[in-house]
Amino acid sequence: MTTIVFPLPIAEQLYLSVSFVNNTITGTHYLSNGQPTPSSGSPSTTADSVFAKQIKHELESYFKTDSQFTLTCDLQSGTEFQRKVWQALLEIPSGEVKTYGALAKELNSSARAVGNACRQNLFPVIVPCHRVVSASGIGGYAGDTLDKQHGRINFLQIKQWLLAHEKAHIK
DNA sequence: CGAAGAGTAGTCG
DNA sequence: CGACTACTCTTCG
Repeated sequence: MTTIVFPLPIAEQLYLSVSFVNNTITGTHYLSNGQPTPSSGSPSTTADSVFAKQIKHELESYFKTDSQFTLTCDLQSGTEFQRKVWQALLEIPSGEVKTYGALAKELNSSARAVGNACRQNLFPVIVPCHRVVSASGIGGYAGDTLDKQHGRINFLQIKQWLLAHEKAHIK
């Protein structure tokens, strides 16, 4: 497995690490000041393979012009339900948002369960869990809610930034 | 508008 | 089972 680290234009000292094996992304994590987020583990290395360059290029394009990703993610981990939710997330186009409730209806589930699955998303940014919002506001991100923030990274600010970047409008 | 309560489904121990 | 959630709807001030 190889990992690259991409600086994010969202905030100072904020990075996205992208891990991959062969031509498949196996996970992405936010890093603050080079330190792994609570849930991640392995130290990062750099690579210059063709796929690594493609990843960097797609990230650059996304953060510059809001382009779509063609990268493929390894969605095999996780439960059946989680994979269904993540697959549904991939079908939300940039600039649009769905509520947890609306997504739940499509999957014959409940809003709370959808929120759970989004929280378990292993591919923030690439799998656009930020395009799912609450019926009454922005909802949570990476475990953070309006009420409580967990780590040093302000995840809600990231969600807000991504949605603004995609020109999505929420309540 | 806000707060409180009930209802909900998926996951973990 | 019971106790968690990135939820939502109704009801009551």
